Amino acid sequence: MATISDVATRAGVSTATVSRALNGKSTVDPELAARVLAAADELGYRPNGPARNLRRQETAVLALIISDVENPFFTAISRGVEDVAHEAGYSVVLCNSDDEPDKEREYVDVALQERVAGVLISPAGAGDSAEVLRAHNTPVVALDRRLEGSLGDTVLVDNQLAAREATLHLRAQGYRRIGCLTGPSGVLTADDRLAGYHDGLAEAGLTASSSLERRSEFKAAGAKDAARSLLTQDEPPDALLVANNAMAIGVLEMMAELGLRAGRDIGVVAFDDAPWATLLDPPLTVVAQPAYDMGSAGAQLLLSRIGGDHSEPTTTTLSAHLVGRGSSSKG
Amino acid sequence: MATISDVATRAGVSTATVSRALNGKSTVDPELAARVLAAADELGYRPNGPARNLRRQETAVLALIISDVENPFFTAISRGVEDVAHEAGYSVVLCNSDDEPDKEREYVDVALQERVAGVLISPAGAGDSAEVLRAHNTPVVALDRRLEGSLGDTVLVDNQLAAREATLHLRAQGYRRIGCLTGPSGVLTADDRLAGYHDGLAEAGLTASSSLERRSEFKAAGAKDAARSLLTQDEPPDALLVANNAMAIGVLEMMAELGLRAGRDIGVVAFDDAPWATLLDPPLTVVAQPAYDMGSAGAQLLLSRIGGDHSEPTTTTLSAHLVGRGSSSKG
DNA sequence: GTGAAAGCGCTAACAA
DNA sequence: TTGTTAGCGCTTTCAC
Repeated sequence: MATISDVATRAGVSTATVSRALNGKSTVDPELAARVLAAADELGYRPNGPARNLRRQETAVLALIISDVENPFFTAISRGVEDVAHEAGYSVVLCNSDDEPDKEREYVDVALQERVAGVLISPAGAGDSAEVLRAHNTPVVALDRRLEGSLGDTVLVDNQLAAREATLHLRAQGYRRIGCLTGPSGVLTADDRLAGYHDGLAEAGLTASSSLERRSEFKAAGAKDAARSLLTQDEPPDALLVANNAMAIGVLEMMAELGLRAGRDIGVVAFDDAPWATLLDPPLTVVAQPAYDMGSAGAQLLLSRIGGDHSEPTTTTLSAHLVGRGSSSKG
Repeated sequence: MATISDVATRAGVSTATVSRALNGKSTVDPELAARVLAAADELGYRPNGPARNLRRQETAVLALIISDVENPFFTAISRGVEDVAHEAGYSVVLCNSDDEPDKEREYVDVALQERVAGVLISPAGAGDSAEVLRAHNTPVVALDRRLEGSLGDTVLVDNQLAAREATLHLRAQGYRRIGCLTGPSGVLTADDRLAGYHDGLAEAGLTASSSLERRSEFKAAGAKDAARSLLTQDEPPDALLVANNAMAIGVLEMMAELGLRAGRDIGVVAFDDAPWATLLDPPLTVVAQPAYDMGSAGAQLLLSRIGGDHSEPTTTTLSAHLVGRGSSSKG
């Protein structure tokens, strides 16, 4: 592949001039610049990225470490990140941690090796993997979940408030034994949603009971089992707050198996909106999260850190909103 | 950040020995190796990726250029790619072309600059952007769609066969005016599915009619409009073959608006399975595509090209299978 | 405005 | 087995 000196030779100038002409840094004689451009074009020249990165001691690459590309919530985040990054001339490397701390560490190592300019991460469970990034002066932004310590900017959704609101909504719709199915203990979003549910119960004058609460992975399969145990007990709940979209699928599957209809038999509200939510009968009431905005806000914060902003780490809290549909209405 | 010579100094050896000890290439005295490892650990040393890549003239990175991370079909592909790549020690950079040739070119340029080891691409419309890759000796594998010319290995699904099968299935279920809603003209998958639909009609002894066919983007919004025009004409179809998942959402939305029930009023089969397909009433009959397998097969092919396999480009055709559910049954 | 030359951090001959 | 050294391709002083 053609190098900068091939271009220089062909244009009859020095490599320095080629570099200057191609990067538009310093001013170059228009005629020479034209010759350089022509030569580069004829040779199909592409600057060697690794060489440039080595010399410049920086790369225009961000790493985005999420738990699962197949989760629409995270793909929406990644869109937000990518749009902002792309706009600023940065590329984004997407990494799936599968919520496993080991895999997360591995990707953090890769990010460090490749000297990415910054990292956006939705940390898996007990993750101190961000510390090593900070130790090497790589800016980090946490998305959706908090980092241990306050090592970088954080962008969160106010899950607790949203869960409280959803619970009150169910109460207002006439449900009285409201249950909750949330994610694994120790995962911030799961715990916050449960806490908000408790807030809502208290405010509605309902008493919490562990028999109305279950935890499972943020996946359909686990949620289905949990829903069975919840719904087949002696005094089952008459409504359910479900902590994510995939879990909602498991819950609805189980309800179908048990012959229970959403809304009429069991009120249902789930986190995360989805294009198919309106196709269900009845349509699914959801808590819509601003996933795209989380991504774009996080990317913006990261870019400004990369740009040299050394002020105190910030926490941005975005709010989710309830979208009422038939699954939370008895009528 | 610590460099290889920091490690060398600390361990009291040369940089060459550090390199050898860390890469396990040549054999190093165990005692020295231990000293090197210790020194590297103490300094938190991470090899400088760009420097290594520059020196080695190669990177362990693949680029995957798809049209949309938010499309579950492509995320499944990306999982397949990533699992295989990761296993082999490669990283994957995901790029969204949004099916725009310009954006696709841009990413191809980036891939070239960064000297990625190879590229997997699901080419947008009329894409010659792969040619430039071949011109620079970067291996390319086409996924889901064919490349102009035969520039690299190709992994496809037999869409035509699958569409034919789906059409015959609808006929067997008693539908007689079967319509088809496919993607943009010029997109291989869209055209193949339409062709397969024609095959099926012919085989079932039904006559094709342009009044039963529509095209739109592979998105819900366009499909919804197309469905309206299809279903509100004088002699509307009594069944519909829909060319992808997102479009199916648009179609089902329109059917709901028109008060049409899937199965009983209009038989529906859509490409791409989805976890929510079984939650619909009636559940959606789909053509399930082996997306994960496409990704993993493509990655395997690419890796073997990177490894120096210069044999003739191959075409791998995977088959999709029909999953019959209630939306294609009158009962 | 332009060129010569140094050097980013690493690996791979080549010597010892 | 180990060290010395050259050089990957680029950008950036520093002279001119």
